[in-house]
Amino acid sequence: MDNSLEVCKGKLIHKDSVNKVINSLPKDNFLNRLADFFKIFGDSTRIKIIYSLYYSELCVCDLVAVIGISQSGISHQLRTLKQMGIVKNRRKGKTMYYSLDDQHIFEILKSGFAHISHV
Amino acid sequence: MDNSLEVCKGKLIHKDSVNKVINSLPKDNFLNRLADFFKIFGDSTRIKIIYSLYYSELCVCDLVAVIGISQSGISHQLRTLKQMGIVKNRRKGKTMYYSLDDQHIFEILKSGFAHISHV
DNA sequence: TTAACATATGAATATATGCTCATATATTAT
DNA sequence: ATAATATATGAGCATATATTCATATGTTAA
Repeated sequence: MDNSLEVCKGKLIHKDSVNKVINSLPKDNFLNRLADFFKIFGDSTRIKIIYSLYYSELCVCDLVAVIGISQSGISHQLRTLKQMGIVKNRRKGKTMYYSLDDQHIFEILKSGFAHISHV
Repeated sequence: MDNSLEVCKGKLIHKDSVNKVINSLPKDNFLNRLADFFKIFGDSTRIKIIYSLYYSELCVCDLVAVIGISQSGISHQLRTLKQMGIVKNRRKGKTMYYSLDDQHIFEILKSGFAHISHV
């Protein structure tokens, strides 16, 4: 019986390193949440929304004007952003105002910002 | 002639805020690159690769063992990571070793890490 | 040179995602 | 109550993405 890791035919895997890494990797559940978190920033429309709300609280209609996709499209994105805890909203009459629920989010955006800028 | 922003029917948009935001938004080209940058972290396989390589240089075969998708799948992801400047590689005989080309990348991962952890 | 192995790549596929259209809901004004 | 406005939501569509399969390329050993 051969219990070595049979990934590649030669089995000349770097077993120690591999096992160490396997043991240090966070659980899949966590990594999936991490991926989902970063997916938020992986779309320019959402980046624009976050960017905009960083400057001021805005209503849906404002965001439509700023970003230039349909009201429905904005609404859909705002819903996902709200579900992810990125934005919050308050209603005033017919108008729904959105703002950042977590200012720290913007720091993460900026770190990517910085990375893109000087590379 | 009416040159107000006709997004919503009532035109009762917050024109000042909207214009200010429009003027401060970075160019689309830049925001798209920013989105593409964050897309890297928006997939758990790529996160696993980055995470693994943070601990040690590994060959493709090792990563297959760690992550558990096909060799081809790993290779494809490594190619995109290389194109994005995240990893570099060196060949030793038949084996191709990959490592992080930019350690700072891991800091960004960790910031997301932290955000997920205490929210 | 031939065989074996490690990795890379093109094609195909299944799923995810972002957007729009049509329509529903919520709120206010008449 | 009815109309008008602002936003939300479900369905559908087109595109993007992650993965696998089959195969090509590069390298070493026999």
